[in-house]
Amino acid sequence: MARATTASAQAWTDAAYARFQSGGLRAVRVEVVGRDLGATKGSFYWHFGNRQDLVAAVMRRWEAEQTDAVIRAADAGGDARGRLSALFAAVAASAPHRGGEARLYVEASEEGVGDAVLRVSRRRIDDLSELLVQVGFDESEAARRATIALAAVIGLQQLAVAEDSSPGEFGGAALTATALAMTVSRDEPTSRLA
Amino acid sequence: MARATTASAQAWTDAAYARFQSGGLRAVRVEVVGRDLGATKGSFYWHFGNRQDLVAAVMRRWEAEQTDAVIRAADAGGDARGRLSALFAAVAASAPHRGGEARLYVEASEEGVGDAVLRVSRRRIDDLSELLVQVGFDESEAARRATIALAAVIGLQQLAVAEDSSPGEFGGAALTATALAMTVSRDEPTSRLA
DNA sequence: CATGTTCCGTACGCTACCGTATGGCTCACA
DNA sequence: TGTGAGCCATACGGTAGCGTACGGAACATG
Repeated sequence: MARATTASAQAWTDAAYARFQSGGLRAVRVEVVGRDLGATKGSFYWHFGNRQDLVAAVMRRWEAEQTDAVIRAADAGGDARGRLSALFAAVAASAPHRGGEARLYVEASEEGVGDAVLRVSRRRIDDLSELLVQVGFDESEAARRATIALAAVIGLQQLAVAEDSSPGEFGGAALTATALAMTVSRDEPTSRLA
Repeated sequence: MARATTASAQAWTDAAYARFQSGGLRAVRVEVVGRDLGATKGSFYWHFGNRQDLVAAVMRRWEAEQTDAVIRAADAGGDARGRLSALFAAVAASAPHRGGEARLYVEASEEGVGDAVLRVSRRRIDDLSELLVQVGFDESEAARRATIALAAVIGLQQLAVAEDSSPGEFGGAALTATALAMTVSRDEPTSRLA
């Protein structure tokens, strides 16, 4: 049986995923992951064809986890507004654990896995969009607002990474609340001030 | 006169900046920039101490240009609302030319130039924040909204990069208009739907 | 014309990667 | 017990970077 999913292949993927989470795809180096594992390239190239296969495995796992997370977020009971605030809170809470994802948008195209990133992004937009429709926005406005909201989350990640893991000027709960408010609020009819 | 700013040093910085604009700091490689220039490392290491010096020069230039851009944007006449929409439109229009900046947030910490990125980010937030105050928000709310708005712009850049320079699902004018609306709109008093 | 300074090309060493070749260990099983 | 398959370590070749050593060209200037 050639190159089945043996325990070792799984171990390689696990270790690679750990590297990815902290340093992005760029940190998924076969010799480095091998050292984490106490193994050498001899093992790696028996289980995988090349580094791209490992990166692809990492991305499959990432996509699956993100999909699961979305499903769990949608499972949270309550009305649409409650689900919205729960979703924003969950995103804010999980921000520190997504250092790898911050690097993903740029790396995706270079590593040839841009499609997975786009699928996950569109899925996130679609799910958020659906909630916004339930709150009263029409489809296209909801889609636009969902896109902007996702972009805001991604941008905050970027700023946090640039800050280099300091306390977190860009990670507070107040920002999350503001982002939610901006996402669900409509223009007020009478504009104050010119 | 040791290592003055000769024409060649300027040429190295120019060529490095061009590389940065298209491929980020990661694309600023001594030998590659040298090839662009028809020169070799012998020249480089006469004018610069090491690669970090070149990266620092690129960042100085980037920071100066961004500051200039902010000043020009503020110069645009009109009331606060007009300046806001002009600002959003200008940002959207310049998006295609900022492929290097998209990579900057992640690279900044790795290359040790995170401070420049943070200065520019804070400056952008401050300027936008001031406009939002003029439109009627209190200081802290304006600051939060400005942060989210900047994050949204950054996030759209990230999504566009992940898309790998395809037509541009994340670059339309409709999104820009929505982002502006979300930034300046307050909660409507009566919430429709539960 | 001699000499020193400025500037730069070439050659080298070093590290970190990827991928390949090859030999050898271990275990199932005939 | 012998043998083949599965698994892996070691060693090697190759590329892309950074930084250094060194020699030499060009030019000014005494």
